[in-house]
Amino acid sequence: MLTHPVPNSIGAAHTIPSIVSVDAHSIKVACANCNLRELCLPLGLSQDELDRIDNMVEVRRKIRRGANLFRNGDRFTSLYAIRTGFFKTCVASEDGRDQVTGFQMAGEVVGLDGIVNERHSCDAIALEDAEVCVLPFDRIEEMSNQIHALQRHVHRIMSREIVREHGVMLLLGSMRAEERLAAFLLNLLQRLHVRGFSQSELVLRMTREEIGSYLGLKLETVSRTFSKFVDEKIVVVKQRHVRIIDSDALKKIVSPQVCS
Amino acid sequence: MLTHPVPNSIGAAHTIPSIVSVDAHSIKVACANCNLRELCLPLGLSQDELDRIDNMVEVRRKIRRGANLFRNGDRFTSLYAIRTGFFKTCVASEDGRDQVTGFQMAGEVVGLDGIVNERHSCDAIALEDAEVCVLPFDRIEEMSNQIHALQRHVHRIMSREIVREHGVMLLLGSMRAEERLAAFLLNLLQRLHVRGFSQSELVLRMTREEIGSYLGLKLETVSRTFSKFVDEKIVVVKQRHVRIIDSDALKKIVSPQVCS
DNA sequence: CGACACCTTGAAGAGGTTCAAGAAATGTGG
DNA sequence: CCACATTTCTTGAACCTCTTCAAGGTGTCG
Repeated sequence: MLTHPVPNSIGAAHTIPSIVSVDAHSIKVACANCNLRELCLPLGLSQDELDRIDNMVEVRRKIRRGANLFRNGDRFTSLYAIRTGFFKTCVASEDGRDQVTGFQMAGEVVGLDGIVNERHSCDAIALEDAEVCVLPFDRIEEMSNQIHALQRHVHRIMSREIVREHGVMLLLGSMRAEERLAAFLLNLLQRLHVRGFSQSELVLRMTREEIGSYLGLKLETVSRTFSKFVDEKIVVVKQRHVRIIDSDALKKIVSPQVCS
Repeated sequence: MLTHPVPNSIGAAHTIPSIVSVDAHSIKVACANCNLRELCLPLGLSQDELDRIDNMVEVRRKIRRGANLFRNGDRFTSLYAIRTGFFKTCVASEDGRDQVTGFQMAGEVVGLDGIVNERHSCDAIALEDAEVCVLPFDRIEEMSNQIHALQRHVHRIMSREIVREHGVMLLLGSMRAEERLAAFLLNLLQRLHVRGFSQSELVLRMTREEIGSYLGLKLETVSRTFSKFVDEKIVVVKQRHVRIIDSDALKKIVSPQVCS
């Protein structure tokens, strides 16, 4: 949704959208200045609309690695736009098994699960020290009545999440281990690339067990599949550091050519 | 969202919410009269609001068994509230495998996947002759600016879909075949029960293969698992007719007691 | 440096898939 | 209304992928 400037990062001054480094403390806390704005907010907002949207952010909140942003059962009040850091969300079955339902990074929104029953139905846990913008949902609803682009934006974010989950269902319902892991890596790479990171290298923020939970596999299977990719010279893995050697091979694993 | 009265069904006259049988042709086509209103619309709307919401329905549309309500790639314009009939939605991977992402029945809404990219990203196919109310999405957005309860309602519907999909991910990611099928049956029963059907008997509208796709299993496994439940005297199955004998056993399969 | 969490690898085993055949239901056309 | 084709469902047997159990290695943090 929206966020605030990151210290020591590239921000744009108010009405001058040039790329200028500025000291953190000199920046007005405002979405208009946030370097994640393109991810959080719709394009083409007027200055007036931007100013009003700043009021949507109640506070920023820091979450330490391992801590919960919210828990299953917590009263729902707000959505959270991730400013920095990395989260996982997970649901638990009654008998204690749990399932990672997603990994979220800067510029993404968590908390949509809470709207329907006014209570969260999953846990959101920081996988590294993180900071989020707290967006009270009733303010979002209020503002989106005034700013049509924002209303549309909120709807698109929710729809995007639904479509993402369709993709996960396809993965869990019909792919084999190698395909799942390849799809997972490509998805992470693509999202990191949008954020300016390398297309061929990444650092996993989660354990093998968390990857396994997300992909419907056991941690041993994840580990073995990584090893298999290494044997096949598709990637180089050193703990959580992954370097992609043959990105086409990964793509081919996910969707085998029709002509093959 | 909203629907129109079903011929030969129980409807309520305009401002008199008593239960009265009326001829289909004599009923004003209006959400206020629809017997699915409690499923489609928020509670506590004023008469004025109800009248305005009627304008949200563009037309009704009939879909024959086996036909598509929409297809992957179709331009998105509207959401669809199911009046009668039964649908499946499915996504396809690039190499042709496809995955059923859900089964939808009267009072439920399909089409949410299309909002994000203005194109549908899945197929919606009628599993029996069906009728839907067509709800142009820009009208929904417009109306929800005027009627707060409607805005909230739309948000809740989208959030509910996200939470439902979390449940499916848990099922696909961590349950065994018996657990999946038991959870599936209980879910269908519960939804049918809300609609006034029996809690102990149902007619499956989909094939074993479609159930399998939804549950991440092959059709043979679905069939075998049904047979297993029959052997264990949990259900009686005769083709698509299923009668539940021991509902507690099903519940126990889904979430084994902690104290066992 | 030692404790702890995380990762890798091997071997055995289970659950689900694949392949195949036949039975039951459904639909079609004469 | 019946015969035939088609689709759907069931069941068996062999196979395969992933899991489970176990042990040891690697990295990290107080």
